[in-house]
Amino acid sequence: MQVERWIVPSGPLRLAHALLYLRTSPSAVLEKVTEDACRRALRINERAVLLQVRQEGQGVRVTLWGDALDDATVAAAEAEVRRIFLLDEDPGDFYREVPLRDRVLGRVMEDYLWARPVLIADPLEALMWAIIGQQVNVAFARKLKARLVELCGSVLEVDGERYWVFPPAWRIADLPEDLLRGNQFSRQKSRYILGLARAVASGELDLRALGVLPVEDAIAELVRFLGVGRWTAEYVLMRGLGRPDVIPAADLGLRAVMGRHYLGGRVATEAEVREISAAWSPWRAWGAWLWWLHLQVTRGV
DNA sequence: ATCCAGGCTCCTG
DNA sequence: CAGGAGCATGGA
Repeated sequence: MQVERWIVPSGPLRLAHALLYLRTSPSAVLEKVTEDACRRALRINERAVLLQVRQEGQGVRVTLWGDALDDATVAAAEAEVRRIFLLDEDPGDFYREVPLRDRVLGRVMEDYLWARPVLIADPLEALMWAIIGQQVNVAFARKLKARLVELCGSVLEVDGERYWVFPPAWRIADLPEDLLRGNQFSRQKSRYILGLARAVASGELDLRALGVLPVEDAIAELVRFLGVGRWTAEYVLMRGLGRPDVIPAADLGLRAVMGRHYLGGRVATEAEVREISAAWSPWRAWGAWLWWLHLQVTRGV
């Protein structure tokens, strides 16, 4: 069964930049991105749904595939697309104001005009990715993420194509630690992943609830859990929950790319990233995302 | 080989 | 409470 929906976003839209980000992002393991569209499967209302987004004119054409797509599921899927691609945010103010405050970022923004950050589709997925990505190179992190999905995720098949669905927390929590260890997860990563998956599955950690807390409170809540430091908390708030004014300032990629552009080549410190990014408020996550996009596209040049 | 990677915890002084 | 060692596993 296939259903189509049409979404009119707030403000100007340039979905191509989001697709470019997804094509080059190490975290985008489950997305299948073509020239002008992106597909991925998502669990919505307890069932697997394949979503495709494509820009048509100034709107987004959403196509859904799945069994028994009732109205509620279709509506929920549409809401997910709006959330993931920030379609209810108007990028206008960001692109008008920030270049006046930061000419360096302003120049980069010209290359990606009207780009909106793309979220990692599932907040749990963002958390798991952040843990997996700690202190390992992103190529390897990508491998680990794919393996986690293959160990306990499910597959949705549409027109002969297979799409992985990211597992719910309880499925991750049920993984034997030895299985993770045997799949190149370090002992500490295995423990962090299992501990966090259990916390989410039991309700002790409610990720979506962090979306409405004051940022510092949300960070404080997250770092209570073993394996979650400030970088991870900020990363999850930004990439998983779409908080617009958080920046993982300790991020090595950010420190490197910002050091190149603001500091003559040396790697910026976390404090320097915080100082520079203060000018982007209240859109610090947007600025960070653009630098990541630029970093990915230029592959570090 | 050697260095380092989209950090975190724990232990010093 | 700032700083650093130790960590665990692959890539380049």
